[in-house]
Amino acid sequence: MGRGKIEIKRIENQSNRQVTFSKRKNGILKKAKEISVLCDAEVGVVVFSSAGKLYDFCSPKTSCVPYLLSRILEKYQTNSGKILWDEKHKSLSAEIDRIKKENDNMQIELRHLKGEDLNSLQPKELIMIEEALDNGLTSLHEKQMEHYDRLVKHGKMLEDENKLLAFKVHQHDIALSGSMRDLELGYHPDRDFAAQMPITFRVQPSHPNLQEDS
Amino acid sequence: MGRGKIEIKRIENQSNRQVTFSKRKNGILKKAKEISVLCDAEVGVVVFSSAGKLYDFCSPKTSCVPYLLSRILEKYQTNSGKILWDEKHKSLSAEIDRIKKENDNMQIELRHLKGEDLNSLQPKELIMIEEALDNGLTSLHEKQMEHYDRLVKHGKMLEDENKLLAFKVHQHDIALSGSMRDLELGYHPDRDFAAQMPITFRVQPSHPNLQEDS
DNA sequence: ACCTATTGATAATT
DNA sequence: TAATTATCAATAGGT
Repeated sequence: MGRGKIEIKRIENQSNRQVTFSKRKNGILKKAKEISVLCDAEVGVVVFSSAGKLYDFCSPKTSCVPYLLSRILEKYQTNSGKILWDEKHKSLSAEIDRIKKENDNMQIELRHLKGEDLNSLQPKELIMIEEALDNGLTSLHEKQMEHYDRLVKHGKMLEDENKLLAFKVHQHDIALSGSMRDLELGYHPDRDFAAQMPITFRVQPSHPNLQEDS
Repeated sequence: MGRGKIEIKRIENQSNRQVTFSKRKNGILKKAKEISVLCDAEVGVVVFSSAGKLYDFCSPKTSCVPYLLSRILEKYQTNSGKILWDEKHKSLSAEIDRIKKENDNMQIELRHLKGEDLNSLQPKELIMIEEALDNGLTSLHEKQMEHYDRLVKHGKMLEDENKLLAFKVHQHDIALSGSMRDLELGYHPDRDFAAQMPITFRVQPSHPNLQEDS
């Protein structure tokens, strides 16, 4: 179908080959579309240029796809399709093994730190674990100390605030009774306010910024 | 290209449709084969008749098959086909996730036992860790005590054995000098062997069955 | 299935 | 590259 008949064998001229590929590729894709419409058929076409570019066509209906797939997989079982799948499967399995091993090691370490399964260990290994435990306890105690200090500080502040509030209540009581006395005797209560307040009451009422919410 | 032009739309006549499908299907497969030969291209074609029969072509280099499949699956976005393919490594991925999570938890626990990352913990949690560490240390110290006892016992046995050997060497010396005297004076050395041996030397030389090889 | 008129595809050329 | 066109290939409809 052209200016001359051609033999079906590889076109050696690179340029001609490229042109022919482009034309025939379009032709196939067009025909695939046509048959899918005319005959209500499921068609899939994939064409790779020698440069590696992909062109494809797929008919829009999906009903037969699973069957199509199983057939294709069956047919090309021995080839790259299966191999690709196997590779993925293999890499996943390898990762599982790796993580499981990591897991086991950590589990052993954990049990050792908890004082379990010590029978198989050498005295030197026991000493190393002891050191780890000692270090852990040291850090832990530091942290507990911080918590303790913070609680104590917080408690002190609350105490101070309590005292201040108690003092204010006290003052209020005095003011009240003073007013009552004033009503009776004409006495003015504000004359020596500061002198009545103990030094420990002279703090700012404030709340420490605690990090905890428990 | 026939006795008359036809419109590209579904052929309603079942028989005509079947005939056209057969003809065009052969045409497409032929063209696919031709382009693969002429242009050295990778081509995959799958055609499903409305009766569900599959016809396909794939160029001899089959590396395109996985792409073909994935492209088809991608386009169809249908469940069944893709699920079949994915199901297996979905379960693998799930297992990986599960183990990774387990891993993370253990890692956190380990770090806590080693006194790291304690800032986020509450005082009560710190106390629980402290208890775990204390328990660990207790078990560890018991085990170390066992080792110590065994070493001491072993040392004692070695000492005893040493004494026995030393005594024997001593005896040997005496016997030697005795023999020499006998040569001179006719004296017999074996007359009171047991009386010369201190009570502490009368032990069985033996080696404890130590488990260690260090 | 086969036949063949006719259309469609495309190889060579521009 | 893209368009043209002469030629061959595919195939629609009839047998």
